[in-house]
Amino acid sequence: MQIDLDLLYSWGAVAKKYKKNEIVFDEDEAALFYYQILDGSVRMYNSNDEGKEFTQGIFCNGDGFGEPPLFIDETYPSKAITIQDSTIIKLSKDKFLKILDESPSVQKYFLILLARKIHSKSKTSKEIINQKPEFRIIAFLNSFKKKYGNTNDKVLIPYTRQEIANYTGLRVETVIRAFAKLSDCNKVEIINHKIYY
Amino acid sequence: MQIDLDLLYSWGAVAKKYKKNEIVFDEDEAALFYYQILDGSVRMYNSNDEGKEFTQGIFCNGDGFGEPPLFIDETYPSKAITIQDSTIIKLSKDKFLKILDESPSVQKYFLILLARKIHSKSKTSKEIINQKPEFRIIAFLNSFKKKYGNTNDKVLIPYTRQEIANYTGLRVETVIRAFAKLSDCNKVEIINHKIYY
DNA sequence: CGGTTCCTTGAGGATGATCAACGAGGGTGG
DNA sequence: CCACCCTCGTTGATCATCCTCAAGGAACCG
Repeated sequence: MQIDLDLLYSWGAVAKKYKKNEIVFDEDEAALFYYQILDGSVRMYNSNDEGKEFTQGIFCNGDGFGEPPLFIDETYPSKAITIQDSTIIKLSKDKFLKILDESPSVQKYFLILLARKIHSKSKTSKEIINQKPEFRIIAFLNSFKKKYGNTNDKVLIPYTRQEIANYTGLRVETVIRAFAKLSDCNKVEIINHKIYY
Repeated sequence: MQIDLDLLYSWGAVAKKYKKNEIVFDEDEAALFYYQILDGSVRMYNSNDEGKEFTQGIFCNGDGFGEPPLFIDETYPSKAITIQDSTIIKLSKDKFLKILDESPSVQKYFLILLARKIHSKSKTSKEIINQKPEFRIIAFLNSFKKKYGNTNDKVLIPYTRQEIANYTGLRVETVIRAFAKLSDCNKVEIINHKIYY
């Protein structure tokens, strides 16, 4: 689900290439563009002075990201960087808002999109506050599975332990020890250091 | 900001009275109605088996709540109860969605509303993960102040320490000790057990 | 083969949670 | 008016857990 590419281009959107680890926008920056990924992936996250990070979201092919501030004249609450070489379509804020005004179906689409994001953020906060590390990790794994085809088979989790730590607000070592426990009680399978869930 | 009352009534919305501590909807329940508070207040929260709670949001006069699941056919991620005697307007899901379809301005209003909620949830997650108890509490105080008239004067915080604990995912004792520290370094003022910020 | 990056383990420390107890204030009914 | 019982705030001691730090091993890639 995304805004139709032809529609974007017809409004003057341009595709820009980014190298891996390039900053797309920074925390507290004013929101000036709508971004949609043509190819590659982007991580939105916060970090504090001690270098601890929290990943707000990971976005891939076809996903738009960083839209909420466009609607409310707020700055970005987090920073966005590419985690691979990527191609991202940019459209200026006013044109983006114009598309919305002119197309009820696009507007409705964004309503649904935002509703979905709130729902998942609500679930995340709930898990984070309440639970032990293992629960947080399981919650992360579930959200991953939900997003990328919910098969009943075990799937390979394509994240490093550090990345999972950043996503869950834990430390690498804690994540590792939690996976050891989860593996003991057969909640996940670990084969050759690779995680299957 | 809210949906116009006459509009709601003209579509067949009804006002229902709730006693304090009555459940409006429960976690994992299907979302069937749009709710808007005429008078009173409502808390949305999660609790786990150990009785630990996390407050997703507090809503007052004029606020609507529990909308996101209406757009995406999901169940409620949290439970909602009244924290005072309240009067709440209910409108069935399909009529609510119809209003949206027929009124672009209402639809746009909700887009902005959802964007604002995402923004505040992003900020909340960020604070929660990263920071020490004092930071979480300050973040809570800030969000309170932002919502209710951002004066430069110190204002009385109308929450009990337990409520603040539930909101921040901490324990009462931790909240109390954190306030002691905050008071020491003049971040808040505590007069006769009442908190001013 | 050498250099990254990632994974793993252990020991020790910091901190928030837990438990237990008590105080202060407000409301209620006898 | 007083005794009682709420709820809320407070404190200290102890515990459990995650973080930190340090070190080394495994996998991968040019």
